[in-house]
Amino acid sequence: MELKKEKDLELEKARHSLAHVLAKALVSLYPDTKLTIGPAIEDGFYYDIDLDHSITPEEFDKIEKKMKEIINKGENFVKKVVSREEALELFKNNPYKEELINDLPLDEEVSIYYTGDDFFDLCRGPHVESCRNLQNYGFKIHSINGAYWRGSEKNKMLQRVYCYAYKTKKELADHIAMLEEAKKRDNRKLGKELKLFMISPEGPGFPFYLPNGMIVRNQLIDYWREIHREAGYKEIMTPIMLNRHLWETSGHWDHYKDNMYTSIIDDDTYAIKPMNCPGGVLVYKNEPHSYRDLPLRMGELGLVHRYEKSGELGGLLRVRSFTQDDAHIFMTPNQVKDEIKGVVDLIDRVYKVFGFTYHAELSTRPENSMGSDEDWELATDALRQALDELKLDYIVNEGDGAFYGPKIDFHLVDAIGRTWQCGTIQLDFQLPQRFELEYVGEDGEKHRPIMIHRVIYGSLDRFIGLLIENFAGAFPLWLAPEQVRVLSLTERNNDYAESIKKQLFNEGLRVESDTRNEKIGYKIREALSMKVPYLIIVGDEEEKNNTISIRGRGFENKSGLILSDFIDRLKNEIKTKKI
RNA sequence: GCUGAUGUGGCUUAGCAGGUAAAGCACUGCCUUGGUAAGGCAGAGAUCACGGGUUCGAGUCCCGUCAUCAGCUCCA
Repeated sequence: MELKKEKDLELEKARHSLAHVLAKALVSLYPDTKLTIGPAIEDGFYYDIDLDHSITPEEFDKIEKKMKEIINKGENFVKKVVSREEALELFKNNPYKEELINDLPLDEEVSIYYTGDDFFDLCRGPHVESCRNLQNYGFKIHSINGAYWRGSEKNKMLQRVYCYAYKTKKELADHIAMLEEAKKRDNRKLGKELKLFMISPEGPGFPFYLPNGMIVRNQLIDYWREIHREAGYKEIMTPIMLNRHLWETSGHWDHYKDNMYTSIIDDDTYAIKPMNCPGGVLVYKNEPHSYRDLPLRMGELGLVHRYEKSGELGGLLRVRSFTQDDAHIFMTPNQVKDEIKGVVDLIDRVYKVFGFTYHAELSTRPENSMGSDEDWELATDALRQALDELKLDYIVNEGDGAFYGPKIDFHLVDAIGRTWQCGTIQLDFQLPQRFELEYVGEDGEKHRPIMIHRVIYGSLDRFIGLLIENFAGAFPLWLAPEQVRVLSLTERNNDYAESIKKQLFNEGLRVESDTRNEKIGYKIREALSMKVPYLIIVGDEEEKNNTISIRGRGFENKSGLILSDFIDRLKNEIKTKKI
């Protein structure tokens, strides 16, 4: 079902009214301020202004104080409908407002809102009645950033003042506390602390995987291979560089050559692959196909490189080289819907294993796209039908599809609530045409297959980044880099500790021992801060009775356990991928 | 790429009227052999991101470069 976002209208109205209060404060403090727009957003509101003076965070207090002054005056918000000409006259010194007025549909009334006699702003409303209605609200200016006028990098960059706003001061405090808490799970911070990955200035956006991160990554890959084998996929690997001719044929050269890394070999230009699909297509073309081969599902863990602008990089969530858990499915037209459903189902299953909640988005035909209207309509309908038949909720992004076809994206949320595209299913009528792919049908004639591009994790790198944040670094046992640590109480118990480690190791568990000359509290502290799921603690007592004591997440101490029982328990927990 | 901020030993940070670097953790050694989140002592470790400039003197001021962070733009 197509979703429309639900809104708390009262809160939104108040936030927008507070944006006017902010505007009034800014104009009174900085008379040269040119106001543009100031909408309510997820956690408050912002106002974009054009002002030569760069506002600094030190000035936030002053602005907030001014806002409080304005609110405490208790002035009313008063609407006044004006003619287009009057409006243009009122805002004749503000080219932004003039542009907005001129862009209003001719049949729409133009209105301004007064806040007191000395301030008005172009606005369709609605607003709260009076500033008195805002007195209980908690708000806090939290950042000042650049933002392009009307969201286009061709336009002037304005200053955007961001402000949190909630119905009560308590709700505001809670929100701020939540963000503070969220910072602790940041993939960059935990990646460093838990020694999962690093990014070096020698390669901005090109992540290095450290031994711990490599274990998580390989576990994800093992799981991926297992479920894809079950779902009837074959796995291939295609070259990291291919010549320019290929990228011209695929259309990527035209659309993305500025974002591709190239090199010259024997006088021919080669590009490092930014996508795996042309490689997959060449594999398909390597031999003739019968309708009996279809659907043909070919997976590839493909390392791709894309030039992302420097300001767009961030931890593992936005990088310049990443591994897509890609697959291309070649099929007949009447297999399309089932294949899409199969993939959606696979994504849903996988995300549940990690305890992720997600939302889906359907993106339709963009402006600079290839292909006929009929193909696009057909492809978009197929995706929509699959979503509807699976009763999955989704939002629609008009014009947001890939240049070769519409897509369904699956988005996950990071620690501070930003959403990231991970899984995606893209229908493609273009590549099969451009590469003249064929199969022989039941009728003995040649037909053109339809192609799906799809990823489940999206990029392993981004997915790992989100996993780190989702679990706050405390991975479930099957993913944990170190699953068990054996701690000896005194040096007398070191041999016993080592023998236990050996037995766990021989059972295939990832186990380490800590036999250093340190107090047990110290060793425990260190193991817990590294988020090791299970600790085994052995002293004279355990050694005498040939038992172990354990400590894990959610419980402090269980003693007198038999090692083999514990091993069974661990194996079961790993097998079921318990979270 | 754009706007703004930041950049001090492995990590987290202090030092900001400019006078040649401070602490905790981690590390090494010694003492301690201790039952569930930090035992004690000692030691080693930094050309203060890089390159210029101002100054008798720069981690501290100015300019440039690089990187990081937030947001914008972009994301096949």
